[in-house]
Amino acid sequence: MTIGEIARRARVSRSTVSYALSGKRPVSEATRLRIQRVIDEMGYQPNASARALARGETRTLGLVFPPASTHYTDMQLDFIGGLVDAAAVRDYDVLMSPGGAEDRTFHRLIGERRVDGAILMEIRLQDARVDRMRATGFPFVTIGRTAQPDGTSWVDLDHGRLVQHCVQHLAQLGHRRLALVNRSEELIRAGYESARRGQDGFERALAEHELTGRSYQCGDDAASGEACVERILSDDPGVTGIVTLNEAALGGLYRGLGTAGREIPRDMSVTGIVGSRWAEAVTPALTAADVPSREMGRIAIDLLLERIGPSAAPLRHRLLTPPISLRASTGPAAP
Amino acid sequence: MTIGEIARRARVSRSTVSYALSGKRPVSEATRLRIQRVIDEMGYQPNASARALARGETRTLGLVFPPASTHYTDMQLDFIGGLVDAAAVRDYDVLMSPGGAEDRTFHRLIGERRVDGAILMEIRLQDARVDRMRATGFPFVTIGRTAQPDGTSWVDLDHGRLVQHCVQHLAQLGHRRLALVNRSEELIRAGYESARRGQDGFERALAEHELTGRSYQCGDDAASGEACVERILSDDPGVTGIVTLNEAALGGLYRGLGTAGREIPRDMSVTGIVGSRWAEAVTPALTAADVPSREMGRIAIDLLLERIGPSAAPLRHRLLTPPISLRASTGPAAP
DNA sequence: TTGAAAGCGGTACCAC
DNA sequence: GTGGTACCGCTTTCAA
Repeated sequence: MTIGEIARRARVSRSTVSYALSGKRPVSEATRLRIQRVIDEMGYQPNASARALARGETRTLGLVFPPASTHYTDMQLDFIGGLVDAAAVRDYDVLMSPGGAEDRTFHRLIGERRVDGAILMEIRLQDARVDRMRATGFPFVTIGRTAQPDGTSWVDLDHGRLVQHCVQHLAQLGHRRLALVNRSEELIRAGYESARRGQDGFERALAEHELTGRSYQCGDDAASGEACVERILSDDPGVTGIVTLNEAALGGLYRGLGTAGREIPRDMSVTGIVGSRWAEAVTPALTAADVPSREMGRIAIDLLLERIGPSAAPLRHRLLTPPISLRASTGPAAP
Repeated sequence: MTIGEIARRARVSRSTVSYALSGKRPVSEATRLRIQRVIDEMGYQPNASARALARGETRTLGLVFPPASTHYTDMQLDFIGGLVDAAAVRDYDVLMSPGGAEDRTFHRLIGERRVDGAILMEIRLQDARVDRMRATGFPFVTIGRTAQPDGTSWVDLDHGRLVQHCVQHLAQLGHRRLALVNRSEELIRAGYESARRGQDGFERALAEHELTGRSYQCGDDAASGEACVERILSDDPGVTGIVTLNEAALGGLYRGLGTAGREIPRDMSVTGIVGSRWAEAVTPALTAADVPSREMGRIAIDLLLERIGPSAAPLRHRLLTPPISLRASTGPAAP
């Protein structure tokens, strides 16, 4: 079923059908109705590829994220959900593209103009994908910000400040010896921004509150979390407060503490930056800064559409600092 | 940068450039090299929309899933990850489309021919989307199967059998009074197939082993899990075994049991069908049939590409029955 | 108010 | 081995 077919049956030209559909030119009520009848009868819908070619826009947005070496985290996945839903509301589809800057699929997305704009996840402080995108002038938004965040649109959590808040919370409860459970060594070495900025925030906060503490790298799974607790306690059995950036290791962290005979929050306070689903799944429920993943997805879409549209983009970025939700995993330090 | 531009610079016709790229017609080594040089210089990549229009295929697959009323479960999201990765390996992109049969985005995907084929998630026993797809003759694969599974391609977990295995496992440990923690009331009422077939399997298994038991509907979150435990124990304090289909409520289930003073597995054995990430996150780790979400994604892609390609599709469906991974949450019933 | 026709950027058939 | 050209299906300018 093509527009030509519709035109023939409605005894008008193809252009008239097109205009009847788009409304970009007045069409007499009589012919409009006649055309609409035929369209409904035939169940016609314009071909997206043809339209994209003619209009020069695809009404599709790209989501670029690194291939999952192991698993995606809940945060990432909720974020994707929020993003896709938000795009759908605005009549955009989302094309998923695993792959880094050198990747085939990345080339496909941008180079072949499969999408009108892109969202980049899992940003590193130095990020080749961002550099490439800037060079091409292609509209894009990042989740997370590079070391030079000006000149790009982004939405990000203020991991530095959030970790500081967590430390502050523990400090106010009287804890003096802390540990930070960060993401995996590879991610940190790769310059993964949330891990790096979280770590910086931890160190700053320790200095500020005159506390002692140490950072640990930890894989994104329960077993790593368990192992991490062992390291923490063997390095310094006097630790009474843990801040975690590692959602997927949380269950293991709890188990490790249980195995070591440390009860939460009596013997050990735990807090961190974690999606609410995980925070509420563990017992005792985790006092944490809840990651507003879905909202971040929505914001990313808004920022991107701003840059795609004809209007100048007034707001370029959003730095979020969600409050700490008090649950049950932190308590006063033993005197 | 268009193919015409490349042709001009390489002093050949557009068709020659096209053939040099596709290899569908021999091109002399000399001109091939000349063309390639220009292409590399200019960084040319063919426009996807134009190519899709000319070839009549988009090299894009659609993923249709209901909009997240609340959250996606881990299973769903891991599944998406596996699917996207598998598609990328085969040089396909994946277009995400939240929305049911009546939805705008569903129309867009199929009607506008944005994709060459589609994968439908969250299948119901009677599913309007499946009916529509079959009517259009559009290639598609479902995750989960309808009440009449013949004539469609699908990949599914054998929830009925898996629940039976879980019950059997508990029966062998001497448990006589069981409870099934299913998904939410809405989902079950909507005819959500895994929930329905799981429930059927539970009832069959109870009869087979001459056990008593009861099914519970439970929302996809920790709080619902906690509430569900209360209901179970107030209905029958003698229950010593729980089978759960509800991944997202698992943490709450554990907490509820803890609150009720039931220790796992001493006072209560728990098992079910759950992704390994969740199974390993809880303490004690859950003995469960691990949902192979990522692999299911891969299989779905394979099945779909089979149906899209020119070759006849030999295999139409895959019913998976992963083994129960023994962990730490089940034990013998008290004598 | 409507129609004809020239694009959009490729592909592939028909010639030579 | 290569060039010319008619498509693919839709949008939009130009003309009537």
